[in-house]
Amino acid sequence: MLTIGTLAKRTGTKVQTIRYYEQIGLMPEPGRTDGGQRRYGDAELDRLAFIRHSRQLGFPLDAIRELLDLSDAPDRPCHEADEIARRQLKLVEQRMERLKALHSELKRMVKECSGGNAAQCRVLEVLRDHSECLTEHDQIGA
Amino acid sequence: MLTIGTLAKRTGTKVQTIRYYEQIGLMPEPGRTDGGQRRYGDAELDRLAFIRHSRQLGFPLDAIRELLDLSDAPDRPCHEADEIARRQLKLVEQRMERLKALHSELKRMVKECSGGNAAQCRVLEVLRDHSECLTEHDQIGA
DNA sequence: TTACACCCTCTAGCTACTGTAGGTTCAAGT
DNA sequence: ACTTGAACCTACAGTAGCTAGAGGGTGTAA
Repeated sequence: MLTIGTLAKRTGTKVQTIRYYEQIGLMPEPGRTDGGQRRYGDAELDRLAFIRHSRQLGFPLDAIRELLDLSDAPDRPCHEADEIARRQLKLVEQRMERLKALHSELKRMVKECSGGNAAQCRVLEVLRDHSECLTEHDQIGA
Repeated sequence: MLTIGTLAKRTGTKVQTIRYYEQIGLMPEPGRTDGGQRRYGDAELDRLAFIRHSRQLGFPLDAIRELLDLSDAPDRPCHEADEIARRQLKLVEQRMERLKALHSELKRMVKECSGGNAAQCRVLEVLRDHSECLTEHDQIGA
């Protein structure tokens, strides 16, 4: 029987986060001691590890919920999981594209800064002047 | 004199977002008509464009605040702006590294899925088995 | 004057947690 | 049996950066 703290340590999760996952129904309500403290078994450890690994790969919690459902129903066809993973892959590729563009613009900004005062600063100038910019009016957050 | 909607259209910002920027002190309180509607001039347009461009480059609002302060004080030395930009560049580079790792793991997952049912699904298996994983216990969010 | 697009404030919601306050329980040592 | 102290509990607020909705007022052109 594992305490929540042990579970946290073993999976690299914060205790609060585990309670949060329980609250939103991603982790099941575990058994409790007479005093009301949570006690977990190995199934919960596995489930949490699955969640954390998925999060590390950038899957949103909703997607993880679907993946867990699939994982709990071994007879269902696999293509749903595949689709979710492909979607995530696409997202990652998009973000990489955006980051590449940002990277070159930032690099240019920094390279051209010669260290005078703000009036001549290339960094500020580039930020001011949108017309030199390669990136589009689209979503932010990289 | 520009309405908030015009400002929004010209900078690719939502009206709500402009009001939000005003609320947190990033945009100044503009003049108002007798009826209480906001009216802007060109200075505000420039300022908002600066903010949006900076956001597109991934700068957090706090950093943008500093950059705006610098931009308003042309005599201050430039290295602060340079430093902020370098910090941002570093962050972008870190994210790119992470994304690259995620990308290869996701690709592997997807490639190996042969389309059976959930019990044999490579995607789920990889998510379950942390030991095959290249990425570390570190921050998420890519 | 009458549409009607646009504007206003205020509040709540989003993701995925994280932190704090104030109190309780468990396990080990004496 | 008792005491200590780490770890646990609930509940609520806060983070970033917006976004959406309700319920109502304003500006302008026909």
